[in-house]
Amino acid sequence: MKIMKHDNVMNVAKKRGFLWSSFEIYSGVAGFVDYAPLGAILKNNIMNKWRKYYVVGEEFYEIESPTVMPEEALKASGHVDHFTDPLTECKDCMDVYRADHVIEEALDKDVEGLENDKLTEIISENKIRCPRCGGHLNKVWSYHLMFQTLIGAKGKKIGYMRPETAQGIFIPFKRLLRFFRNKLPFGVVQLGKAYRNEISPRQGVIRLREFTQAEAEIFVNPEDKTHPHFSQIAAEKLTLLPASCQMESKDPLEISAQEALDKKIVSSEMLIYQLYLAQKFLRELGIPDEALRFRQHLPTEMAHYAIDCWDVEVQTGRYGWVEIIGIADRADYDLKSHSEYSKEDLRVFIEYDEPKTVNKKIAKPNMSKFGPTFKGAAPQLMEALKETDASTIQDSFQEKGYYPIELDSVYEILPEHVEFAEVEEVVRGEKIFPHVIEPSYGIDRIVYSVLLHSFHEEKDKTYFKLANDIAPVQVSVFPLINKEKLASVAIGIKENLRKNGFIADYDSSGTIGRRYARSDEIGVPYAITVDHESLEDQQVTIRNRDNSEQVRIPISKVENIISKLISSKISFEDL
RNA sequence: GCGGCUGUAGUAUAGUCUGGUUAGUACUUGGGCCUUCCAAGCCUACAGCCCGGGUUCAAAUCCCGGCAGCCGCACCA
Repeated sequence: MKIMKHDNVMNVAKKRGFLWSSFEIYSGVAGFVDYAPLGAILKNNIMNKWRKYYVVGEEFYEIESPTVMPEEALKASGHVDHFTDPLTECKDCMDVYRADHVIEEALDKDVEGLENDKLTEIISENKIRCPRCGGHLNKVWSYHLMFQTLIGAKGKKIGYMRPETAQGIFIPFKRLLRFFRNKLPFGVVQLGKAYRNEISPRQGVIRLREFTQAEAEIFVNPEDKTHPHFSQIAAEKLTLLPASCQMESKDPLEISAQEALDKKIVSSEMLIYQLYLAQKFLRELGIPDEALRFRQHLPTEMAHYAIDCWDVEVQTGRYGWVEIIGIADRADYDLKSHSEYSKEDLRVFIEYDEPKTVNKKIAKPNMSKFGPTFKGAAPQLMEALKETDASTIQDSFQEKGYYPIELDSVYEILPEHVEFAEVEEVVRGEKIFPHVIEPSYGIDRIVYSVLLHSFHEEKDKTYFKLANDIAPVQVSVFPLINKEKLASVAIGIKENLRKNGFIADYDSSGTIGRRYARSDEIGVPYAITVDHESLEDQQVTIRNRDNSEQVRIPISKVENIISKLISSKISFEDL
């Protein structure tokens, strides 16, 4: 039954202007969609609700970085080298295979991550042939999942369309850290397009080549992954499917946040809190709890740098359980890597609660000998001595009788040049790479899930039961019949609502029943109808989409009541 | 990327096998009539053979290629 639902949902979505496939008059291109007029509002409403959660609620800040990125940045993140699939083609039957998979199958050997040349070598050395026809396999080449482009008029600088928004947050980390006044934890979000040149995207809006992400990067002290509001959510229930359950094919656990933490199912408070937040968000978007679960990545599928990773999955009928949000503890992988490549120090100074005093042996230059011997090089050599552990210098004296320091040339430090001393040093803290907790939302998949799960079919009407705060059109205004006197009153009400910032639609065509049906179909939560009595008593009816109930309210209060209903300050039953 | 199936107004379809009048129907949509609350009725209008090439006097129809969709395989750090 649910499987048919997809087709009905997509039909209505297409017919009424939510989602269209792109470039349709040129036959279209797989992996791209247009957000049609209502879809664009719906998507924006969902993104703005997301902002309310993460920017307003969690006190994170949003940034916006370019979608085109220079090669160096993606080299550092590992995407240039690893965001590829090594492919090989059979010279006879032209079939294409993942080179590493062919080898693994033939030799039962893990070759993931090896260079293409190495893979080619293994194939020829072991005489691995096409699994289907036994033909010779071609040289291994990389299919790159990133869209490449050239930056600048001369086109010399290689650029790529970003494969995720996250990198745009890691790169200006130093400035962000200063913006947050050097204190952990802090969170930065980015909403925007990301690009992946999928080999063969075929699941509509589920797998796109250009898609929208909403990501938060939460930088935390690795020693402190607590969350200040954890106690408030400790009792909340979550549906968790940990790796262990998957391997033993067990059912998911219904478990409280506190329990999940106590049993070490989820690795930190901060991570669980993010799971909870995702659940609350999706719930408010109208996705029922029973269609929602958290699936932990199996050790084999987890990216090599992640400590713990959970996918939020939605039940879809047609595509089964689909990942719509990934919540990962990326540890310090990204910052460390950008630090290495850029030579910038992307660490944070963490001050100890109490300064520590440590006894340290140092090699102090004996200046009366040191200066005359090394002359101009002396200052640099002193600097080098300061950074070297005294015991390695002593060891070198024991072994060779001197300690070499390499600058422009090699200088030999002799025992007479230094004195060793025990000093007491006060250490106030240390520099560390923060860990990153990352909730990453696939907005397009969420839009699809929302449409799918809000779709209702009743007798002779179908409609999207969209939550008030995301419905693209908030209120419809109708004259009961299309007569000048009623119409002008209705148009007046519509104009007034528009002036107050509401998306209000006026419709006078066909019968009133048809107009209600049209309005329901696109999920408009409320309809205002002007009838003949309205002309006398200045009252109109307001109708609730979900149960067709109607209440009479004064025209003068329409704007106020719609406003309160849409913001959920009152419910329809309160009228 | 491979194999199978498919492609006719906004939607659902007839016609394709067996080439031949103006490509038919229903719903939807626009305009109008009627109408005092849930897709009623009547009149009227708009709108279609996925794209390119070939065969033929003549192609929605046959052939080839492309594109897109569905299913299976593969892919989805």
